[in-house]
Amino acid sequence: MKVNPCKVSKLPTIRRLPAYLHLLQTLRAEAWKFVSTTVIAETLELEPIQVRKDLSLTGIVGKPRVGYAIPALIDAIETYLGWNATTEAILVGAGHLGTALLGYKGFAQHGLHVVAVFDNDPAKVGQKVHGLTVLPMEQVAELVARLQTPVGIITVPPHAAQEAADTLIAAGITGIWNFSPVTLHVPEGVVVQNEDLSSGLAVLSRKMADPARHNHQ
Amino acid sequence: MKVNPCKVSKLPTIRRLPAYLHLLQTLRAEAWKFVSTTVIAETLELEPIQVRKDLSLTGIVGKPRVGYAIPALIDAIETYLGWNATTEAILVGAGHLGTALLGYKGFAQHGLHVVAVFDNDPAKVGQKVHGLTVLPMEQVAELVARLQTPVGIITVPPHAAQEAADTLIAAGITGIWNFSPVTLHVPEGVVVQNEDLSSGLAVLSRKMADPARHNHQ
DNA sequence: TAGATTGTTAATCGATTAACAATC
DNA sequence: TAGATTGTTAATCGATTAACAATC
Repeated sequence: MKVNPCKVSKLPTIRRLPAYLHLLQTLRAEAWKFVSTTVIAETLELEPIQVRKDLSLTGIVGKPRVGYAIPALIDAIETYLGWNATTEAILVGAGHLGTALLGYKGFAQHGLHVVAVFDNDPAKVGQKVHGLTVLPMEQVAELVARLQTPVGIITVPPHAAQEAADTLIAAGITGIWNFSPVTLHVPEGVVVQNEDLSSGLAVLSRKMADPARHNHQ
Repeated sequence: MKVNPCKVSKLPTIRRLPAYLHLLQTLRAEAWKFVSTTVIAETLELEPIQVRKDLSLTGIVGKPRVGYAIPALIDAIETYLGWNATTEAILVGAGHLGTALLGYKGFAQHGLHVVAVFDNDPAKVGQKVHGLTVLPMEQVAELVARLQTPVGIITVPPHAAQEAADTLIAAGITGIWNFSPVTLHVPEGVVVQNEDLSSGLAVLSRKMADPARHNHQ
């Protein structure tokens, strides 16, 4: 029995917003001024009505017969997602995935700025990864307290994930982006977003196994 | 107006199966023999009834008062996902993310085996990445034809994604795991699974912006 | 046996889609 | 103006949750 006090979810819509944003930025770069949901839907293989419903969540209004002003729409989505301000984050786990995420330029576009990397492997501590020196886990508390970093990214092996989360939360982190395949148990007020790649692989595997190949992306 | 010929989706369930699998493997390593949906639900922060509905998709049946036999359940999920057989894949785009995915040991557990890496950057061609030599894109066709590789992983920059997909499809690839933030246009019969990280970041951003912090993972 | 647990059938909830009036 | 497009209200669809009989 789960009591959901306020029913603001709209999760599927939120997941689609970055795709709209990316397309709009491409169109803006091509000097487009307006775009209709018909065009957006065709490009992203969605239904026009769904695009309109999605965009309305950001509060934007369009012009009948013309569509939406692209710069205003970009601004509305970025504001809604909070991506026009910088959010500082720390990353825990300087393995392959952690290193890749650090090197990924795309995050900056979404306002995410990784300011420090931690690992509890002495062999990794002190090494440079994409311009950042790997710090020992003992320094998490001091750094988060000093910089008031809100977000922690967890890219450690599964067995170390809960402990990493505990350390982050104790230090004052309130949002965790969890790339490990374990469910983190966190106190109220701490937000967790799971990004386990095996979910996606499971979907791909099933779609391919299905004799009737429908390519609903 | 979209006509869906057969309505086999169950996507949310399929997304959760890897989490069940991971937990079950942990329990098995701890010498557990049986597990109830009550225990699974508590660990994964789900509802017992949802766990039962999900597991029933794989065809497994449990024993009242006892739960499910762990080895049989693991086997049922792996079979359902096709993860007990090896699937060969090639990867296009030897950048940060591509390199990280190659180094990620987890895929082997899910039966995914990357047999070749491609890139159209001459500076990258010929270099070794996690034991594989980066090949030029011109060799995709020959290799896929020879090895009959079913899956292609796309980790190229956005502007190169559609062309990469076209090359893969022309070579005979029928499943694409797309890590770029663009919607790939593919012919019928080709399956695409999008794995754009910015969707997850969008959800995290909104959850954190929300004054009422509900941590529904 | 008693009672925990499964699995089915029905109810609820939320997301998607359809219909259509309003707009420029 | 005519007609493409928006945005609202209603209908449909699928997923989650609830109720409860069956089981060992």
